[in-house]
This record gives sequence, C-alpha cells and structure tokens, in this order.
Amino acid sequence: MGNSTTTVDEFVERFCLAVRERGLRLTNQRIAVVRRFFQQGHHVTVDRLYQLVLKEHPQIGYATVYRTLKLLVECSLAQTHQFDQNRVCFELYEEHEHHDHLICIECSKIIEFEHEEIERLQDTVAEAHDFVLTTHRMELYGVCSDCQKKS
Amino acid sequence: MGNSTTTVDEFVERFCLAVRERGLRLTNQRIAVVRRFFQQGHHVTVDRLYQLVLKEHPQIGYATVYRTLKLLVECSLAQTHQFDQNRVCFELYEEHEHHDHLICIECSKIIEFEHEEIERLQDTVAEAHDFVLTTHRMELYGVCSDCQKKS
DNA sequence: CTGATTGCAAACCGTTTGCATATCA
DNA sequence: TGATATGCAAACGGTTTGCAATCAG
Repeated sequence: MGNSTTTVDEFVERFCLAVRERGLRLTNQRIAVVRRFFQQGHHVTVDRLYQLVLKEHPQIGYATVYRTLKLLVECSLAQTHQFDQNRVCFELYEEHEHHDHLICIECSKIIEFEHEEIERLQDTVAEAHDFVLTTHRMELYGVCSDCQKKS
Repeated sequence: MGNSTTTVDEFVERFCLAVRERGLRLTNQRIAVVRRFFQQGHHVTVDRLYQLVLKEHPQIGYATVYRTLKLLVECSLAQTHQFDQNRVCFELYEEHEHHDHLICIECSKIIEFEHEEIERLQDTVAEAHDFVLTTHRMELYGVCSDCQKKS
C-alpha cells in the first residue's frame, strides 16, 4: 500500500516528471509497472512484480519490468536490497527516511525500523576509521513472534 | 594471516577433527584449500581462493574449492558474506567474536569493527518487536581515507 | 575393497543484453 | 519521422550438480 503520505497517483506523477526530465518516454508498460510497484507495498522481486503486472498486461515482458525497476532506481524512486544470496528485492526509496530491516528466518516476514541512536553510533565508527559514509545496511535476522508460537 | 590467536596448523587441526567427527575423509585437496583459506586472511571469494590454490596444486578443480568452503561453513569454521550483488565472500568464523564491516566503495577495502553498544541496541530493537535474534549483519559503505586523498 | 571425493563439463537460475519490431513524442 | 522502448530469445556469470574415475580408510 505504498506509505501513509503518498498516493499511487502522486508516485506515478513523480515518475513521469523524472522520465520527462531525462528525455525518456512514457509508455503504458512503464506506468503499469510503476503503479503496481507502488501498490504492491515495500519489498518485491522482479519476478513477483512481473507476475503481478502480467495479470493486467498479458503482453508485458520480463525485461520491461526489469528495466523499469532499474529506471526507478536511477530516478531515486526505488532502491534495491539483497536479503538472500539469490534474488534482489526492490523497495520504495524515500529521501531522509532511512530504515533498516528485521527479517524472520522462518516466514521471511520483513519489518522495517528506524533507530537514530544506532545511526549516530555508526557515524562515530565511520569517523573513527576516517571513512566518509555514503550509506549503510543493517539487517537483524531472527524468529518473529508468530513463528515462535508455531514451534 | 588468519588472526592473532590461532595458527594455520591449529586451524587445519580443527578442520581435521570436524571432518573425522562427520565420518568424512581428509584429502590433500581439502587440506590445501583450508590451509590457503586461513593463510589468505579474512575475506575471499571462491574464485580468488581457487586461483591461489591452483599455484601449488595445479590439478585442483573449482568445484573442490567450492565444496571445501561449503564444508568449512558446515563445520562452523567459516561464514559467508555478500558484499555485492555478484560474488559471495567467505571469511573465518569465530564463535563469540562477532564483528561488522566498513567497506570502501572506491577500492573495496574491508575493515572489521566491533561495537558492543550497537549490538546492545540491536537486541533492544529485536525485543521491542518480539523477535528472537539469531544473527545480524551491518555494513557501512563509504570512502576510506586513502581514497579521499586520491580524489 | 568400497564408499567418499575429485575434476570435468554441463545444468541451473537470476540477471542482462542484442535485435527486429512497435511505439511515443 | 526518427529515436526510444518493447518483447523475445539468447548470452552471461556465479553457483551447483551428475557422473565416471580416483583415492582414503
């Protein structure tokens, strides 16, 4: 469902602007992919999104979905994550709204969280090693409460 | 160079024990791979290790290196990391010695660090979401001091 | 001896690309 | 109309596996 402060239409509009800015073209396929990407929620693989778009756009090719997601990343509207060794995940990118992930190793549920204190400490670590930080990733793996009950 | 508290021979010995425990067999190839893995230092890809072992063991196959590293992971003597979308990295695994990584996006240099305070805060986050934590990863990406000077 | 291991080559599988055709601007 | 985008199918590249030959125990 995207997030609480943006609607699908706003998101698509942002995409359209970014596309025009680059002298690229708007196509039905691109809009369909972008729309579904936003509606689907935060984390999605190319394959999953391809399956979803296929339902309403039976002609679409996998490569188009792949290339549109790549374009979204270039436009800073999406970002990638690699939670396992195989597939890459795409999610919304929102400036000034960095978050990290709690991942259930049983059901693959992904919960997002923010923690300013940790971010601050990360900066300290980087400073101590003379690094100029550009980005970071933090993933906590464990068993969620639902899965704890099951076993 | 492995680490300060273990020698190559001790490491190989630990591997031999683990192998016997499992009713598996010790071969020259396995020992050569394990030795080089330890001597090489912390982070290494299958391909890189294959190249290294090849020099002293021209007959060895890529698959053997791959399978030996996998075996090391099963024996809790190595662990994997995925710093980029392509290759998997292997490094020593040492119980009770968790560390995280600072990675230079220019020269790919990897610096390890530990930070108890952050670890503690991570536990807090997990608790707050009713997660039982099993592991985590934290990677800070930036430009190291050497590369800052260059540009 | 005999079952585990090796080395080779091929299969796998997600990702990426070349290209002829279709489409947007 | 002309450059961009699409869909297909094939290439890529790291990983994994089947299999006959080899070897450790």
